[in-house]
Amino acid sequence: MTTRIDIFSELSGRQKEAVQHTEGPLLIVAGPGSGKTRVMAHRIAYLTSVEGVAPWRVLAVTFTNKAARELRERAESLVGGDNSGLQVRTFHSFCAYVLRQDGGQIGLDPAFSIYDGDDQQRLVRSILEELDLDPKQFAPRAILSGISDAKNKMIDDSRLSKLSKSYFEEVVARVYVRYTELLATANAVDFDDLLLRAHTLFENNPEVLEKYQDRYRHVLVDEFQDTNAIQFSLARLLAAKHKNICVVGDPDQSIYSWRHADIRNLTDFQSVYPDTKTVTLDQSYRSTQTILDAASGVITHNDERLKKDLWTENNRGAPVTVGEAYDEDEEARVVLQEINRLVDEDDFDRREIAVMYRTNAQSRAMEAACNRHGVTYQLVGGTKFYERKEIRDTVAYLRLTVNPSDDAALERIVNVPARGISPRSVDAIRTIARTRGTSMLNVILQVDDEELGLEEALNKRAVNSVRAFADLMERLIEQSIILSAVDLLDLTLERSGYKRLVQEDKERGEERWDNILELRGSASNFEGPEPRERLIEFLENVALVSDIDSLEDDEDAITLITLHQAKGLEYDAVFMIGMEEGLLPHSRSLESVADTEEERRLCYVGMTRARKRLYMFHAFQRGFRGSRGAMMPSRFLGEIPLACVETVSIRRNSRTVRKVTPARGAAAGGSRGYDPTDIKRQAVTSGAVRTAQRGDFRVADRVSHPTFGDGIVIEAVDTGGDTEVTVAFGNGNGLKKLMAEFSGLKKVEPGKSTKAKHEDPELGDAFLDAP
DNA sequence: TTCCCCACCCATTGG
DNA sequence: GGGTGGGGAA
Repeated sequence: MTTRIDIFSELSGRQKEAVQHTEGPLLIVAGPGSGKTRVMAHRIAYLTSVEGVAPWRVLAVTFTNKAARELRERAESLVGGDNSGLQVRTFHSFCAYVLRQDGGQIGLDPAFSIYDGDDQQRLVRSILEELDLDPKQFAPRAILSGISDAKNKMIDDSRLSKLSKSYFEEVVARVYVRYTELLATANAVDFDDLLLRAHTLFENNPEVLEKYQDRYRHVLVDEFQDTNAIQFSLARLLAAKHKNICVVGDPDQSIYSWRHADIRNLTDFQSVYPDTKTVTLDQSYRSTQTILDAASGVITHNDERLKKDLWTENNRGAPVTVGEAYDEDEEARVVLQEINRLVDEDDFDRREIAVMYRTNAQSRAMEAACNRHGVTYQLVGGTKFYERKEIRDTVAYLRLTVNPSDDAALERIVNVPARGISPRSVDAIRTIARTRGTSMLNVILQVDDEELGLEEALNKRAVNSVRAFADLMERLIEQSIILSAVDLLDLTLERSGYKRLVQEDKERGEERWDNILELRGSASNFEGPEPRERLIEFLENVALVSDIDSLEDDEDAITLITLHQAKGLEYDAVFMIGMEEGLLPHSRSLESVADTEEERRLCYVGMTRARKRLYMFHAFQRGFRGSRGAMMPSRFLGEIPLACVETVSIRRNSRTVRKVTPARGAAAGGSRGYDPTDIKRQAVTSGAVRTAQRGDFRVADRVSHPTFGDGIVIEAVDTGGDTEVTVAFGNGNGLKKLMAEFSGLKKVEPGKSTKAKHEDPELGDAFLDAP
C-alpha cells in the first residue's frame, strides 16, 4: 500500500493544493504540460487511498476512451492496487451506461442502437423523400446540423417549428419531428440523444437522479473547456448533492465550439459555484522555454482571452524551425528528412515524433512519402476501421439481431449479399413499415400476413427472397440469446453468406476478411455470462470508439495526426505542416473573429504538444481537390517572436535542409516576427525551384493572357515544341494549365502590369476559394 | 435484379 | 482525386 508521502513526492505546491482540496467545487486552470493528468490521477488516488472513499463512489469524465484508460491506469498504479468500480468514462459512454440501466423510465429499451453520422444521413434522406423535398436544396448535412443545434439548446421537436424564422428552418423543424418519430420506432438514439436523453431522464425522474447522486461523492471533469451546455448540466445534476465537483481545463485550448462546446462553462464556473476554489497550474514541465515563448507569442494575439503566462524551468532549447517547401510533396520529403536526421543524429525516438495538420486530406502526401521512403507511421483516423464497408455491414447484422427495430442496420444489409430483395422491394417494405409505425424487420417477419399487404406489393420471386431473409434473421435472433458475441458473429457471417461474398472478392477479399477477423478479435473481449448483455456492450463500444483510442504508444512509428486529435498528447518533436492561410486558419473560419481565434488556439494546441523541437512548414503551392493553388503563409507564423525562430530554405530535389540563421537577431528583431515573404523570395532566388524552369517562361514570371488577364507562372514544363505552363490568375480565374505559345500567353515586365497591385499572387491571391 | 460505368458533387475539425 | 448515385445493359 502506498503511503501519503509517496503520493505527494512528485507534486508541486500548486498541484498538491489541487489534489488535497477534496471538499467543495474546484476549478483547475491548467496550461499545456502543467501536469493536469498527473493531478487528476493523484487526486483519485488520494481520495481512495488516503480519504478512504470507495473507488465506485468516484466518477471521472474524460474526452476520449484513451484518456479514460490512461487516467484509470495511472490512478491504479499510484495506489498500487485495485480500483475496481472506479468510473472513468467519456460523457457519451457514461450516458449510454445510465440509459441502459434506467432508460426504461423514458421509454427506451435497453437494447437501443446508437445511430452514427452515416445512419443519421440516410435517415434524413429518406425523410426528405417522404416529405417530397429536394436533398440538393436541403442538404442532409445542414439539416442534421440544425437538428443538432436544437438538441444542444434542449429544444425538442415539438417546439422547434414555433421558433423557426425562415423556410429552411421550418423544413429543419419538420424533418426533426419525423426524425424523432423514426428514431423512436427504431429504438435508436443519435450521439446528441445520448447526452440529451440522459439529461431528460435525470430531470424528469428525481428518484433515478438521486440514485446516481448518492453513489458519486466525487465528480471530476477533464478538458472542461470543450464541454457543452448539456454536459455541464449533467455534471451539475450529478454533483448537486455532495457539491464535490472538480473541473480541469484551459480556455486557450478550447477548439470544439463547432461541436457546441461552450467556453462559458469554464469562464462562468465561479459564478455557478460561488465557493469555488481555483488553482492555476502555469508551470510547464513539458516544453522548452523557446517553444513556450513561440506559442505565447501566437496566443496573445487573441483578444477574447484571459491572460495566463506559462513558465518553465526547462532549458531554452532549440529555436522553432520555420520553412517553406515548394509543394506538399516536398514538404513531406523535408519532414521525413529531418525526422531521419533527428533519429540518426540526435537520438530521437520515432515514437516521440508526430506530424500534425489541420485537415485529414493532408495526410495523403505524408503517407505517400512515408511509403516511398520506408518510414513506418501510425495514422490516426485514416480510412477509419469502423467505417469500412465490411465492418459496418457485419456490425449491422449484429445490431439488427440485438435490436430488430434498427431500420438503419436493416437497410444496410437487407440485400447484402444480393439475395433478390431489390431497392423497389425495400421501398415497399419501408412504406408499409412507416405507415404502420413499425420497424421494417417487423414487416418482413410478417411477410405472410395478408393484412400487411406486403405479399401484394412484391412479385412472387421477391416474396420468396423476403421470406428467406426473415428465416435467417429469426434464427440469428434466437441464437443471440445463448451465443457469445464471437460465436454469433461466426454464425452470422456463415449463414448470411457474407463470408462467401467477401472471400469471393478477388482484389481486396483477403484484406477485407482480415478486417472482419480483427473485429472478431475485439468481440472476443466481450465474453462472459449473460452473452446478450456482453454483445450489447460490444456494440456500444463499437459505436463509441474514437480514432484516437486506437493510437498505440509502443509502436516504433511516427504519428500522423490532426491538430484536433493531438489535444492532450505530447511528443519530443512536432512537425506542423500546411501552415498556410486557408488551411490554418482554415478558409471556413475567416468570416468571424471568434472562429479565427479558435484556429489560433488550434495552432497553440499544436505548438504546445512539443517537448524539445518544433517545426512549422508551409508550402508555396498545394494540391486541392485535383487542382493546385498558390498559398500564402499562415498569419500565425508572423506572430511568433523572431527571437524564437530559425528559418530554413529548402532546395528542391536536394537531400539537405540548409539552415539559414536569421540575420535579424533577437535584439534587432523588435516586434517583427517571421516574415514569410522574405523566405519566399529567398527560396525562389536561390534556385529552390529551378528544375521547374523551362523555355521562355519561368516560375514566378508575370504573364498576361487575352481572356484570363494577368497572372503569375507557378510551374513550367517543356513539352518539346511548346511550354506547358501553370498560371495562377487573379480576378478569381484561379489556376490554368496552358500551352504558352498556343494560348497567346505574354510575359509582362515588372512594373508594366496594367492591373492593380492586389492581383500580385505574392501579396494575397490564395486560390483556395477560387471557383 | 444485378452489375458496371460515368457523371457529379464534394472535404474542416469528430463522439 | 474519390465516393456515391443514377442510368443503362446483360
